[in-house]
Amino acid sequence: MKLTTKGRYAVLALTDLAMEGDKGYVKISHIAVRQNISSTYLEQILLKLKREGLVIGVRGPNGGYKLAASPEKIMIADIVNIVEGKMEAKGCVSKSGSCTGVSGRCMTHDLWDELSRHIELFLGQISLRDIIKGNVIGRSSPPRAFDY
Amino acid sequence: MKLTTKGRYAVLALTDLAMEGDKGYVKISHIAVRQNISSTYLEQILLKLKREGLVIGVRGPNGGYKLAASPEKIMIADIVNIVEGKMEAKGCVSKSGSCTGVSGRCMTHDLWDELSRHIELFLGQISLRDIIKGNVIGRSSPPRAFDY
DNA sequence: TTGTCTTCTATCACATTGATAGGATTGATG
DNA sequence: CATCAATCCTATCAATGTGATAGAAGACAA
Repeated sequence: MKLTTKGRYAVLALTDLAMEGDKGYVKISHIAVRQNISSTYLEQILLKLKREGLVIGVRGPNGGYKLAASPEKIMIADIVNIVEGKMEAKGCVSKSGSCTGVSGRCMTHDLWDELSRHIELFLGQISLRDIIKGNVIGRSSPPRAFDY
Repeated sequence: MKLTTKGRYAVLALTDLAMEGDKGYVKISHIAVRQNISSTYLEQILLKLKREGLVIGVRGPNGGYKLAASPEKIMIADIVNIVEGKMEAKGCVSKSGSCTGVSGRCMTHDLWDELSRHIELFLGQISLRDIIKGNVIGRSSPPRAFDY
């Protein structure tokens, strides 16, 4: 699960849209100013999100972007997965599709696999609505204990 | 919490050392061949881990690396934090130390903060011994539910 | 139609990090 | 001491993330 500024900007922008609600279409420039991020970079990001159907964009005067669904239906994992590209969950998978270790799957395969799942479980249960309502603090959780 | 190939290679190499046990010092070249990763790149990584005291390295013939502690005492979070640099947990913190949003802390601050904690709780509870024993599968867990 | 506003699209430039190369240093061995 | 094997260290190249530039194309209004 990759996580760069691109993913963070995407979530930030969509959170901004969610807060604007139904006030019509929101301009890129306004989001960029409010969130203090590069408007040209944000353009590329929103374009990707539009192609995947997460937002709707219209051109011309009074144009801009708005969410394609209600904030509680858009999960953070959806956003991140789109802009960061397909999550190469394993981490140890080469382009051939198999682990790089000589013995087929590398020793840490399961670790990165579980970590990826751990992250996705987290981001997959938090919606844009949760963010604007502040329902996030304290929700992180430890892994299950291994029963020996 | 950043996570790149550097962190994965570090964990992979130390897992390899853990499996070798007390058979003396292990050469970089041997690890590189077994794990199928670049030996020169691995050099830089092990050097960092040595400076932080996680491994011991000796030069010359019969030289190599070995763990500085027993595998159950070395947690994955320790390894990753060292090679990936200090984890800039928030993600929204600029170099000035405050969020980039005009209103002080950006709207998604808590999200990245909790995610960072979620990841660190996971990697902080899994040791090198867990990896070589296979005690990893099924340990990922969802976030706590928010009680409305 | 004309003009302006805004998203769309493609390409280019810069910064950061991943990865490589080659020499310098150390230690064991004959 | 000479030689070799390995880590150590630094400089450089390559890949990718980040952001800028320059327009093209559509939408609305006068």
